[in-house]
Amino acid sequence: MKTTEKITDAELEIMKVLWNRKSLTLNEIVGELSKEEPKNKSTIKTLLYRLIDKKMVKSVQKNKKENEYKPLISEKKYLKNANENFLEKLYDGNVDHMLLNFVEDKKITKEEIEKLLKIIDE
Amino acid sequence: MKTTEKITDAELEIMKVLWNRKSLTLNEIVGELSKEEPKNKSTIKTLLYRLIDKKMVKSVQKNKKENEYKPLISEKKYLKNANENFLEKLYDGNVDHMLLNFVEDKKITKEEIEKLLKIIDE
DNA sequence: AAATTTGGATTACAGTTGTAAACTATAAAT
DNA sequence: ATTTATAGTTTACAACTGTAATCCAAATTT
Repeated sequence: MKTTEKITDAELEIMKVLWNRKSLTLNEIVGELSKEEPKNKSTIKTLLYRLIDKKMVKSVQKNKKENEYKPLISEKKYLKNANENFLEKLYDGNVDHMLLNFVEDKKITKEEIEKLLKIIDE
Repeated sequence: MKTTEKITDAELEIMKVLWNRKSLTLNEIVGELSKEEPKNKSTIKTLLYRLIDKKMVKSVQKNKKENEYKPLISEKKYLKNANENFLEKLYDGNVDHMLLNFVEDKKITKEEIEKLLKIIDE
């Protein structure tokens, strides 16, 4: 089961805006990411290039001056992989153990679980 | 909420054996870690030293020749922190979203949820 | 047409991480 | 007492990461 190529934390922030909006120019990405605190455009360029190298993002000419960047991997697929890695690394793949910890830390409440049960019985 | 100092993947493997056995000498650690595939003792030494630097492990003289290494942070506390980081980084802290993904990926089944409900009603 | 701006592309650089060798002092063996 | 082995400690080094500057070529402005 080939592991999806690793995305670093900083790169992930880029992917998140691409997943949200499907396709964006550099400036749009910078704009999105700078909503909280302004981000350096040069840094974002680098991250974008690294994602392109990793085949996570593709770059398509949009107009004379700008390219558009599009995610090549879906958020779902990425999350699936990340979930598995997390579970394996911290809980040796034991979901029960993981859930129990979340419940103990009050991250998961009874209400949440019941809600989940309902959804499963869809 | 000061974040617990970061433990890297390789360091985590060391912590895991310490958490399991409470206190071990270098050779015992190497032994534990080498059950699957042999590990380089020198590498393990480095990781141990880094953990000591980070105040995650302390070193106590055991006998004339050897020290004993003990975890300074509990597994529970580490996991709590790691859970929070994971949740925040990938799901913006939204547990429901996370759970739903695990369910979709068949990582969590209905049985598991019902088991969990029982435990909560302890 | 020349100057300026700007996105795309490359290069830089320090800190972290995985991996391991080198060095040192002392316990154990001879 | 001398040699040898080894735990403890320090140093090394390349790949990866976060951050950003520099370079280049084309579009836009003057």
